[in-house]
Amino acid sequence: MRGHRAAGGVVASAYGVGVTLTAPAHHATAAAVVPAVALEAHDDGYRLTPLADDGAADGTAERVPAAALPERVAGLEAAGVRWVWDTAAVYPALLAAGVRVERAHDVRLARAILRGTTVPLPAYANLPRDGWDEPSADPADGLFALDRAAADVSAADEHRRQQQVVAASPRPGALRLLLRAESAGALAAAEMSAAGLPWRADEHERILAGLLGPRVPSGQRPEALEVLVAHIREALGAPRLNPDSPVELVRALRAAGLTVETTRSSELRRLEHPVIEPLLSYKKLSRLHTANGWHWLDTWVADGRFRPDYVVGGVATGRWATRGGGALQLPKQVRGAVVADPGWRLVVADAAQLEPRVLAGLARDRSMAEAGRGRDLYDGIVATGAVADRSAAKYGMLGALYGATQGAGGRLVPRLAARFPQALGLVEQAARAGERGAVVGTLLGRGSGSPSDAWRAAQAAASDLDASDAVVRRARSLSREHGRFTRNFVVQGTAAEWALCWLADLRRRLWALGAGRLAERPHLVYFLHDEVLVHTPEHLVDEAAEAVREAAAAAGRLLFGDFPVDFPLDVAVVERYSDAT
DNA sequence: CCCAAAGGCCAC
DNA sequence: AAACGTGGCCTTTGGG
Repeated sequence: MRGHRAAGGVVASAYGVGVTLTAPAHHATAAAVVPAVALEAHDDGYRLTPLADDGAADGTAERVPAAALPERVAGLEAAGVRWVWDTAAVYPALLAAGVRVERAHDVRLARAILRGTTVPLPAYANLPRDGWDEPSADPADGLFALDRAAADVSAADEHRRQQQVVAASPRPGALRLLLRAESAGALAAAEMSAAGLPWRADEHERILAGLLGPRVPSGQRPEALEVLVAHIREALGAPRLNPDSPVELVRALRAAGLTVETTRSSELRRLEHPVIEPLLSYKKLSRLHTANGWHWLDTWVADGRFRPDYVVGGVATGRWATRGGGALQLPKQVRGAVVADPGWRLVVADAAQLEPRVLAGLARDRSMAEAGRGRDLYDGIVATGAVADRSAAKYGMLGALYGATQGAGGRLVPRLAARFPQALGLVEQAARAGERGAVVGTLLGRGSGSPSDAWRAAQAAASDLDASDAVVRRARSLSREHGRFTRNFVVQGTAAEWALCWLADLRRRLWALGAGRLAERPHLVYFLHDEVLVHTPEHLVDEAAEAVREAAAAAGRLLFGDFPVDFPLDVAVVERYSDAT
């Protein structure tokens, strides 16, 4: 096993792959000297608890009726306060009342991170489960989750405990940064839901009518799909075929003499037959109709806004998930409906080749960082002579990040490994750790979690001398599968940390650009892993675009210090989302 | 009637 | 192009 050398020292497996023993100095952030106030539901209203510097409640808790909360919070906020709370449970109501806050510590999200971190936290190891381990409040459930948490341990007490275990840990700087970024992300998520993504229902209707025909009642096939179904049935000689049924469809394809294993478009595309073209068109349009058609529009768009419900930290790697509306899978087909308000513009920015760049920083691979300096990273890899063209560089890198063994991607990985041993070695090491069942960590210490009991049982069964071939094969397959997960985890998870830092810095910069309420200033309206949309008054587009770039550079410095890895953005200022590349 | 798995496809 | 990571959500299908 090749050690991963970094500024701080050599990696130790107990700390997770890619994590240095001594925290790099640039993670040693100074604690903000801002008074903290814990806020949580209490009886019919809320309880506000001022916290001393050491996190202890100072004994002057205040009870505030729900109706009076926004005004009280706004008053304290004006004086400068860090809120200690469950953002998803409390902040939406404040935003609805027009109150935006600058800083928060999300006790529930912090609990989840500290539960799973690869940084040793002895004092947290045997903590019994309580309400803070429960998932975020579903908006439909009101304050139920918050009440549950409050019944166990107060936000003030849990916050104090979190501060103490972090301070006593070997990597307080990294963990503080991670918790700050996660908490700021929670603020940004609530703010984006409140502001909503500008969505023109009339434009969406126009797109649907152009592709599907006139609107039809739900449960009915639009005209364009009816026509395609007729062609498909005719071409297959199957007058009653339902093309939405994979079972019926594969049977009909075989009856027509086509050798198919599945009905996947990628498989069908390789075949020559009159049914293929109408069938592929049908699949594409049927997907649009069912996933983002009129029903979706009626359900998810109101008052010219689509309001996704983001689930911060909803993915094991630290990426966000969403609940309802499929907000992270908006097909390119309908992005023409995302249109800035009159007099406003959209700044669309995405981080170019984010994951390989993050890997370069994580592994402190100077060759890979150099390949991406001031240019497209994949072009830079081609320039080293490692591979023939950009496409090979891209699929080879993605193959390395995903654990490809077959196909073009898999074949290219060894060439990249020879050229960039540091970077490729790190993901390889993460994969080996995962195959053994070890926990790996991101740069800031988010942990990948232990494999399930079933996984361990399968490995144990395979180690038995009498184990059958099938049992051994199954265990190896599960082992490699988990290795692919941990391989990807270290990179995807650290990329998510970069994106959180970007978002956190950006929301503050945007706020400072304007005046008035959140929706009157340049503000975030959408976030998609490595991409943001900012809605901004036209006269501030240049400042907003600059803020997006400066925030990206700041995120790079925050995570990687002076290690020379670039995080360039593709930035477009447009009226319509579909006009950005 | 509800529910979960399977097949499929959308995003990164 | 393929099938190699993270997800959500749609329809079909088959079970209770």
